[in-house]
Amino acid sequence: MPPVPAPDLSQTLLDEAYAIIQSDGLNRLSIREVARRCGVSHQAPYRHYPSRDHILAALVARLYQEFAAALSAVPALGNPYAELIDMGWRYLEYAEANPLKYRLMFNTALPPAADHPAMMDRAADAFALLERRLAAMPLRPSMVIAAPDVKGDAIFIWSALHGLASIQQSDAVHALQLSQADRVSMVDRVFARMADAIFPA
Amino acid sequence: MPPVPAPDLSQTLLDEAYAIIQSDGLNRLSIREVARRCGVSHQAPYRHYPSRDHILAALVARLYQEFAAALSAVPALGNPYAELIDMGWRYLEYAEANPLKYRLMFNTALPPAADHPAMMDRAADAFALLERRLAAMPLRPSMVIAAPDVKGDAIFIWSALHGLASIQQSDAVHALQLSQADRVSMVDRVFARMADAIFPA
DNA sequence: GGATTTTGTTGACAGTGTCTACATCATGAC
DNA sequence: GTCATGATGTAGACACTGTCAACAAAATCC
Repeated sequence: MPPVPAPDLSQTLLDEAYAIIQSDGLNRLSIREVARRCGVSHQAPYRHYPSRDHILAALVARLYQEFAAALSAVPALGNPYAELIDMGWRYLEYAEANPLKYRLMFNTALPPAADHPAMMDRAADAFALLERRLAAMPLRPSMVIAAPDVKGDAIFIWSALHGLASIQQSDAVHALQLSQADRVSMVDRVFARMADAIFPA
Repeated sequence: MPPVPAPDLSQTLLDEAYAIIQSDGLNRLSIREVARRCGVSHQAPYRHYPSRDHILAALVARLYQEFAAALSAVPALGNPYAELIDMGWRYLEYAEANPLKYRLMFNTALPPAADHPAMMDRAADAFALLERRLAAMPLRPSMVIAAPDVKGDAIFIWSALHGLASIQQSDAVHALQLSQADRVSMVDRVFARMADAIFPA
């Protein structure tokens, strides 16, 4: 019999932590409950993470990696514009299909970032994807004359996508009683503005 | 001597709750600490709020009111366009001047909105301000022919502002090492897109 | 006045994060 | 082989938390 790979408690802890958040909410997340679901003592998690916040930070870092993977799974369409728009759709689709994960990354009370540099590194990786894709874009003439501002464009796009995703998820959407058609046209509108900003009319 | 107005413990609790979040962070917020700082027993808060989450929800509702007041303090410039831009600046200025409050409203793990309708009502009030201001706008010709979509425009603007404010505050800005000049031009860029979307070129 | 509601207090309970001390167990030097 | 060493898991303790129940005082209403 081949040796069974080690159960790798450090990853199982993150799996169970996410399961708890999913079923009982973030404020019910506790080290002891995670340990209980993993079938270990209440102190075992401390061998892998120095505090409760570090478990959460590690989970969020893993979510950023998954998110980045979803964004970068763009087929090579041969058309930079189409590829950018495709990435935008993936962004919004991911946020809509995984509202809890999206909120955990962007909309939740994260532990202080300064204390968890690895978490922010994974976040920066996700942003770098967008920036790289933009850098590969053909520039419109006015931008060649003026200084091209890839970073500024990336922030504009990220800002629009993030704002849109956040609002789509927020309960404000229910309060505003937007129909499904409203929500779709909302996306179209923002995408059109995005395109106008980057490409000549 | 005029009668001293009642200390109004219910409001003092919120004051102290905010002070705790400010000094020690959100996860250090506890009913008992709030009570301690107010000089009352650990059960007194329960006479005013049925749970810890209700205190937080009441605090957030009060923040929304303050935010709406900051937004609506726009002088009558007689120029709807200028007034809208002014409101946008106030939005970003508020978010930059009060990052903690902004995060508490939009970027934090709020108690489930369904359990705290009053909190969401105050949020909807703030959004309605923007919507009303847009409704007062002169429409551009193409919009008169097509159906005007005030709500869609409001969401676009809100989305762009919120995305921008979130990113400005997020630690990602530090990770990206944006200069102050970058941040200012970032705002200009988004405002220009906003204006393009609402007004004819 | 007296009854009743509001507001606050004290005590208790289970659950939590995290510290310290101890047990197990693989690994590698000798 | 033996044995020290580090990694991993366990058990117990402490102060702290949210919240329930029972009680006291004070404001309010008839």
